[in-house]
Amino acid sequence: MRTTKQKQAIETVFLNSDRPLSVEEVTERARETAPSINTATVYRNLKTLVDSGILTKICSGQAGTLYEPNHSGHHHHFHCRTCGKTFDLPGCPLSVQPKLPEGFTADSHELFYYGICAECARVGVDQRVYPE
Amino acid sequence: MRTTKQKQAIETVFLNSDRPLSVEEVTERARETAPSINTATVYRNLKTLVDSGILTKICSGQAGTLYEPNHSGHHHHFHCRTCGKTFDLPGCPLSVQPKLPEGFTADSHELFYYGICAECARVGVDQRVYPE
DNA sequence: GTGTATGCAAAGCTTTTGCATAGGT
DNA sequence: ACCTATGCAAAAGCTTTGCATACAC
Repeated sequence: MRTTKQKQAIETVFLNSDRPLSVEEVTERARETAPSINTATVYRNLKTLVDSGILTKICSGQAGTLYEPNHSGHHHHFHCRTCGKTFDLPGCPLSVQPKLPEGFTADSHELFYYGICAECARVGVDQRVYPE
Repeated sequence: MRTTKQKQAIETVFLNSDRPLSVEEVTERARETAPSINTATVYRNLKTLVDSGILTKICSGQAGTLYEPNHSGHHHHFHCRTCGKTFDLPGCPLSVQPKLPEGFTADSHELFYYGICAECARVGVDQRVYPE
């Protein structure tokens, strides 16, 4: 595995982010360091990083597909309907062994909250739907 | 809004299903009644039914995009990694007011469990990944 | 007869893949 | 010098849209 400017740019993007990012966000931010970086390269690197356990891919109906570092432990997410950003929530409100129908066994779960984040509530731009 | 064979076929599909269905499943089953039905028609009708509150669209990273009748009340879903089917789970293990960071307000949430369903556990086809 | 819903085909998006080559080792 | 990772372009899903026409009313 070779050290390229593109690969380093992508890793830096995640080091400098405190929330999960979309492919588009990753590409935009990576271009600040590696201006020529191509979408295909971003996808290829994200896939490699997920396969090697460095990143995790998360997905919800409203938040879409996002990537985040895998080191943060078990936690869940909050998607703001106003600014469209997704945030990490510390901890997990669920018991390890949920009540499931007879014979069903769960080994993992994914939980998304939807609502308004602190920043959007403060600014009061209720009418705004998604960034800028 | 006109009553067409295609529209009725789609509604019947959901009346006869006990679990959320993918667009592909809806199309296949609707063709049993309306053989000529087209994918575009399926999408258009699903959109209309969702907009009018009859269906709900759900989505997760592993289960993909699914539709189900909206009358079932608040509940969550279980996705079987072996057969690929998604099932309804009765009830909700979460409190209405979760602990969120200062200033955040949630109005809804979405929860997916992942694991093995009763049927797949019984049959023991652990190696199988997705139907048939 | 009028006008909406459908089928078909084309086009949008997002993501993946083939291939030549730039660049890391 | 070798060979991997990149850029570009094409292609492969999935979903939406334009347009002529079938068909519900």
